[in-house]
Amino acid sequence: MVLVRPDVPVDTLPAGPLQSGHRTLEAGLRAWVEQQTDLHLGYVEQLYTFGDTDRIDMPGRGGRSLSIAYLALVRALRASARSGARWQNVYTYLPWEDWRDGRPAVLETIETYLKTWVKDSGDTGTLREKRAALAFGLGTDSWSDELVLDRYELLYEAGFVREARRDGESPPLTAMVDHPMGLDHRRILATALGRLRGKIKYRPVIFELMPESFTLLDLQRTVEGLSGIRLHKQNFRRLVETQGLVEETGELQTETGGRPARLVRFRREVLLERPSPGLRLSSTKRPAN
Amino acid sequence: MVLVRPDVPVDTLPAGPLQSGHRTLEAGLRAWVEQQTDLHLGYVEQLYTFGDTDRIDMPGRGGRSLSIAYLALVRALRASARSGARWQNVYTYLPWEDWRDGRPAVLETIETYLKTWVKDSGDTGTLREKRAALAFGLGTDSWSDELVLDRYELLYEAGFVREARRDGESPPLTAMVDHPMGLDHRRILATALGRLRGKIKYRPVIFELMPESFTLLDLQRTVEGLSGIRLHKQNFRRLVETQGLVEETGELQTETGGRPARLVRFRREVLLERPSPGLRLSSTKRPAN
DNA sequence: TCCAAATATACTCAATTTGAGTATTAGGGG
DNA sequence: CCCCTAATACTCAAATTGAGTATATTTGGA
Repeated sequence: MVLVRPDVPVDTLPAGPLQSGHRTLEAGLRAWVEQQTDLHLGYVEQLYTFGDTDRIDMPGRGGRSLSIAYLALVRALRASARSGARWQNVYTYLPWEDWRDGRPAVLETIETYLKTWVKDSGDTGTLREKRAALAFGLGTDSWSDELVLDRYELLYEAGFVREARRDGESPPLTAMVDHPMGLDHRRILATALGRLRGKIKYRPVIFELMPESFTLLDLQRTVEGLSGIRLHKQNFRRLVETQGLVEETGELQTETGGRPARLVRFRREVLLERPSPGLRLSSTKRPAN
Repeated sequence: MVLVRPDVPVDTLPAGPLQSGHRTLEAGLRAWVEQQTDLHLGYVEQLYTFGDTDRIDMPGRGGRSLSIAYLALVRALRASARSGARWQNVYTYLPWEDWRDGRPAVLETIETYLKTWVKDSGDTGTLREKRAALAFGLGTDSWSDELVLDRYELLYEAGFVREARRDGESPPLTAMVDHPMGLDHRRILATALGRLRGKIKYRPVIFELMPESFTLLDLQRTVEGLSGIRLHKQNFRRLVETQGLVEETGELQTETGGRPARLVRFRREVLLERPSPGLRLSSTKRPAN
């Protein structure tokens, strides 16, 4: 889930100008987010700095603005009331990234759209075709969860996403299925999702999103939510155990709908034991269980 | 190799203030580097943005400066004459990172130094000990090539590297073995090296450093130089072949000192074929061949 | 001329890791 | 007590990896 401010006409990420009172960039970030969302941030990671002079939020003015994007992970308790900010499913903005219930329907539209885009380009057609095939796994039955930014950029270039349209251009084919964000925030969101999908494979950041104790299935569902794919349950457990990422609390969770599950917690010591502890996942399209 | 300007009293990386004439950050970077080193940059990648108000290059002044660090890869032809910039071995500044000829000697000094640092800390001793053990592989015989930044930060925290010393503090134990850089440039160098060591494993960036055609051993030596470790020759070749990273030119290189070697070139198509082509290396301490 | 040294390249093989199952266990609700 | 559901335990073949041995081509002397 991503926390957005429902601005007009589209949602935006929390943001604000760096002020002299902020001793570090991170302090500035935390202050703004806290003010705009009533939320205290734990884990925070710098993503990327944008500074083009033609950046879309700088119409006319002579100066230059630098935007430094951050990724933060929080255990979302409840939507933060006062501020008006609210939690939104990330896949609202990037619907083609969620394969948990099979191939997302929007990919039909995208594939059709991209075919036209490939045709429209004469001799660079083969290049476009291959890029699209790689990013979206067309022709093959493979899907790379980490190529989030590549896919977004391809769709931007192809004019599929709405923010890629200039005023006056014909209305996009996709008005009904596409859900943009303000400024370049959807691009930032894509960057963040891609980074995170990569990172959970070698750092235990996933536990920033888990409560103190949880079941292995809870953990698996969270990972699946981030990666946008389904995992093989037995192998996922084997992975978590061999990596030493969790330890038993001794308690059981009985509201499982079946046999009660052991409750476990994150083993923090793992950070001091191995150089890159994480969930080296390997997807499955549709596991039988 | 890293390109430095031999400033007084220590070397610094090429750098310069962003100007209004620079349309993008990258354009500004390229302009400054070109001016300061007579070098045209190809591959460029943003590393990190620093913005603490107490950053060491801002003594006194009220304003804030943001520094955006980049990593660029170039095929170094010759040292760029006019500008005074020159190429330096990266391991001049980070000598503990080079294991190509076995465990670097400086690690003896470091290990001794860290032991004192661990002892000096009372009840947080165990934590320090484990951190040091993990970062430097103490006690085990394993070494993680990617932990470059962790190691630098640990040495900084422990006061081993000279830039960590405040004026007036007792002269460092390490004056004879340590080779600092200006400002926080050694930290940036550590960030870059760590990032690069990680990246060659899943992106074919190594070829930015290779000439048009080269032998497999040339390629292996370059990878070893970056990773700071030796690789098993036969397995390295198998990896390169199975990943489809190169293709034959049909030519032979005869000045090998032995049997002539095939000359190969980078297969650019690989970028359009597989999602993350790279050299998933697995080190060896000291291969028998 | 022929051999030793040096490097390239080909092949082998056991140990591990991975992908994909089947089998069994333990609650909750009729 | 039976059935549904999910948890947990085990199995097994395929693929990957780590570490060799074996063979091929050069060059430079003895």
